[in-house]
Amino acid sequence: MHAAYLKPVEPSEAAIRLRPADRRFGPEPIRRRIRQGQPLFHEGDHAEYVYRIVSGVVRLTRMQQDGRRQVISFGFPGDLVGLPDDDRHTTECEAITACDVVAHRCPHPTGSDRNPEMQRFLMDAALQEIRALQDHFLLLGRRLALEKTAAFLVLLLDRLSEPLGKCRAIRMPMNRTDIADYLGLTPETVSRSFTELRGRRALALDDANTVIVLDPAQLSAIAEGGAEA
Amino acid sequence: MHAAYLKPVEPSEAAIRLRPADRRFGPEPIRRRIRQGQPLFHEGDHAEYVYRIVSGVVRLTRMQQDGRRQVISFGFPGDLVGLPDDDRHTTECEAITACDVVAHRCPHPTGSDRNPEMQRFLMDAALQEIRALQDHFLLLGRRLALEKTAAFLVLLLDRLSEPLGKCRAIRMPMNRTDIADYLGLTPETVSRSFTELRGRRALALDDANTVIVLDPAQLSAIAEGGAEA
DNA sequence: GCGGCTGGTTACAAATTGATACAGAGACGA
DNA sequence: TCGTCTCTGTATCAATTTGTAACCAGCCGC
Repeated sequence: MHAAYLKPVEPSEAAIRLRPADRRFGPEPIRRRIRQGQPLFHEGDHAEYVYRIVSGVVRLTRMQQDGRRQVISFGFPGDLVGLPDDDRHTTECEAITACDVVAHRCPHPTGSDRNPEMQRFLMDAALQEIRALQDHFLLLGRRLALEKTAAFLVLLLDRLSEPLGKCRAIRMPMNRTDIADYLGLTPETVSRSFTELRGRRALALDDANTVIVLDPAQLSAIAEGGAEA
Repeated sequence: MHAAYLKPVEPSEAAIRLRPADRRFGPEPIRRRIRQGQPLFHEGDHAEYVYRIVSGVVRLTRMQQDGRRQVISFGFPGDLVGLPDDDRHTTECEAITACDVVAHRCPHPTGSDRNPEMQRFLMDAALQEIRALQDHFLLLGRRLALEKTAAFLVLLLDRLSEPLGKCRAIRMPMNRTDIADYLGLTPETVSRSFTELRGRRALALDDANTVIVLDPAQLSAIAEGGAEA
């Protein structure tokens, strides 16, 4: 099978443009293009900017002392990443595709800078972030690897899918190890889960990174605990 | 063994008092006493207040459609709980001990209310909450049940322990099911992990809810991946 | 005191996941 | 075009966790 019939994952048409909300406060938002594999910031860095993802996908991770890695979240277009705590970034952040971002200077979000628009903007983003992290807990807390994987795909279906004939297709920019570290599994188990979902005709794999969702209802059912069926 | 030698878990001496930060903004903080087992709010409730825990412990949970429950976090004295998203609470919140709380009216934290002190206060709390949730991910992502359990106890040691002779003791207000739903395990596995930690002389169980930490260094080592030793 | 109820612990079997090894596909540069 | 490298998929085996059930202790009401 080939991916030739699918649109490219790079949203090349999505011009780099400021959202209305990005114009409202200063000093001056800075557009940046990040190449694939390049870091936006590191854990512990002084937090000079927060970033809105315009196009592309970033990966937010925390490292353990023993070398294990936890993927905290993925940043998709529209997301704001890099909210600091105590003026420092709390995660690593790396572009897993080429990205266009808008960098907003972030002068002490809890400090004396009294730009109400900026405050409201950051607060809004923080509260949404909290809810998103809580949602991620429901993912990690699921029992079976198959349920976690299905729930992850339901998430991607919402954020990152494109129509393809009567179905929807997901071009996944993250590799199996990223998914495993996001779900608390090993890459092998993720691979097994994809194979199982393909066997159940819930999806097809056009290539390793291209999921065609054949039966979204079944996928949701598995994600919500009906894996034994 | 008996718990007679330990101080009571209810901090009866800790008078209900406003923290300095609680005085700075209005309209008027309201002191409330919550009885054990009573809810502070439910998921989806209109978020009228945020609550600072003065004494006692609350449990924040999200329910799944299939009836499974995820414990998102526990609220200990000093914590602020109830930050809304889109003006609604995003979790259930229940007092697992009797609690004293200070309720702050929370008029549209992202809205037009322009109380800078309140804004800063909420922003600070939100950023700390994000970091705490990220820390929880590292807990859930750990491989072994023994590591998760040890890491959980290290957390409690920091937030909820009292001196007891040369050691420290933890009076745990949550039951095994709460811990299991927090760590993504079953209650049986949590119980087995406690037994294993007792067998390694890392801790003693004065009763089921009273942990005496005998070897905090070993506990930390297990929590950080040295479970096989 | 008795019986039921709840929560915790333990034992054993079953299921799931992790570890290890290896083969195949694709990307990349020489 | 050929190696080499990385990533993915698969198989096998070992380790861990879960499910199930039983048992125990404490608590409460009768």
